[in-house]
Amino acid sequence: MRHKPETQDTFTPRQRAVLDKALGLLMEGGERALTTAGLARAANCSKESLYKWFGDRDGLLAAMIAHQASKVRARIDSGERLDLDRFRAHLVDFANDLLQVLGGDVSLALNRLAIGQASREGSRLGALLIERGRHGIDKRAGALLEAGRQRGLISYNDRDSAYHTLYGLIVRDLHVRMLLGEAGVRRPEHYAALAEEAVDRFFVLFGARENETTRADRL
Amino acid sequence: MRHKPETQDTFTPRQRAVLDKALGLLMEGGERALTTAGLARAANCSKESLYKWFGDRDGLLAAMIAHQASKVRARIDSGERLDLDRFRAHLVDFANDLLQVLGGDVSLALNRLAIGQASREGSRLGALLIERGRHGIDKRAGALLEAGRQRGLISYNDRDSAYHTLYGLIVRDLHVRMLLGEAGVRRPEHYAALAEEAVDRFFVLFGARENETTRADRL
DNA sequence: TATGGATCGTACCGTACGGTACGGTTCTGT
DNA sequence: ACAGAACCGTACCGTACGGTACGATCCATA
Repeated sequence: MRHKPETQDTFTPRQRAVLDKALGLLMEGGERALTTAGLARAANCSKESLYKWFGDRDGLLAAMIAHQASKVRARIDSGERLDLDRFRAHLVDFANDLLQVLGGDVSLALNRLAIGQASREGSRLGALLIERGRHGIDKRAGALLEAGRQRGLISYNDRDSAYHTLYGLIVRDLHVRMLLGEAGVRRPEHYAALAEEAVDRFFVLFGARENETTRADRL
Repeated sequence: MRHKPETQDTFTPRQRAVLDKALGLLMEGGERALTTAGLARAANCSKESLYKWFGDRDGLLAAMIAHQASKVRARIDSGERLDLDRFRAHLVDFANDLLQVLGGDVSLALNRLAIGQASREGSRLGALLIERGRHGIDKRAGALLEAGRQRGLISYNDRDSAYHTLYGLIVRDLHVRMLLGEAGVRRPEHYAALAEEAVDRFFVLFGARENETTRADRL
C-alpha cells in the first residue's frame, strides 16, 4: 500500500498551492468566505479532490494550519558568543519578530478561525495552532533566555514565568485588539519602539546587575 | 410617537431574559448554536419578536454585548485616602478582577463571537465589545494609576504606556490561550498569585521610591 | 498505443439557517 | 366589556453550504 517513504505529513505541490489559495480566501473574507465550492473555484480544482485530500472541511482547516506552520520554520540563532549588547539585540529581534508574526494577516486569520471554532466540542484547531505555531516561538525564546542566564546577563528562578513576563511586556493587549479588528491598532511602524521599550523593562526586572545606564530616560 | 422617556438604549425585562438565554446558548455551543429558531425555542418567544426587537441577527449580537456590558458596570473605587499598602491592594484587586472577567464564560464567548466576525467587512462587534467592555476597565485602571501618581506612590511619563504595561504583566498571553480553548490554562485558583506577581513587577518598574523591601524574594 | 489512476467541472442532494407571514392568544388601557 | 397592541407558535420561502456522484480529460507507464 505505501512503499513511498512517508509522504504522510507533507503535501504535494498541487495541494500546497490549493492550501495557499485557501489561506487567501480566509484572509480576505474570513471563515464564511472559505467554502468548499469557493475554494474549488478559486484554486481550479474539484470539490472531490478537496475531500479526497483533506477528508472533510475540518481536515482542510487543520491542513491549512499545518501548511502555514511548515512555511515559517523558526530560524536557529547562531551560536556566536554573547555579550550584553548582542543578547539585548537578540531579545529586541525576538520582540520585533513576535509583533510582526502576531500582527500578520495570515496569523490573524488563522487565529480568528481557531478562536471561532474553539467553542465547538471536538475542535482541535486551537491546540493545533498552539502546538505548530506557538511552541516554536516559545522554544526560541526559552533557549535565548537560558543562554543569557548562563552568561550571567539576566537572572530568574522560573524560566517560564520570566518568558511569559517578557511576552506580556512585548505584546500587552495588542494581540486581542488586533484579533478584534480594532481600528488603528496595527501599526508596524511602531513595533520597533515597542520592542525596545519592552526589552528595556525586561532588563529592569530580570537584569543580573543593577546597571543604571541609559535606561532611566526611556522609562 | 415617543412620550415615554428614552427607553431606547435599555431593554424590557422580557428582552433581557431573552438576551440572557441567548448568552447561554452562545456559551454552550458557540456561534453556530445561536440560531434564531433555537433562541426562540429556548426562550419561548417567537422569531417575529426577535426580529421586531433587534432588527436582524447582527442586531441581536450587538444587543447581547450591550446587555452584558450593562450588567457588569464598573464599581467606583471609594475615595478613601491612599497609602502605599492600600494602593497596592487596589492594584491587586484590579488584577484579580481583570483575570476573573477575561476568564469568565460570558466574556470568552462574546470575545470569540466578536473575533470570529472581525473578518467580515461591516462588523462593528469588535468595536462594540471594546467600547462597552474594555473602556470601563481602562477608565478604572487609569483613574487608579493617576491617583497613585498624584500621591507620589508611582511615577510615569505616559499613563497609557504604564497602563498597558500593567495589563501585559497581568494578562501575559493567557487571554488568547483561553480564547483558543487551550486545556489547562483556565486556573482561577492561580489568579491571586498571578495578580500579586504582576503588581510586584509593576512596582519595580514604576514605583516612585526604590524601596527594596519584601520584594526581592518574590521575584 | 493501450490502460489505469488522478483530477477537473458540473450537477445533484439533504439540510439548516435567516427572514417573513399569519392565525390564535394574552395583556393593557379606557 | 371592548379594542388594539404585543406576542406566541408554526409554517413557509429562498438560499447557501457540506458532501457525493459521474462523465470527461489529462498524464504517466508499460
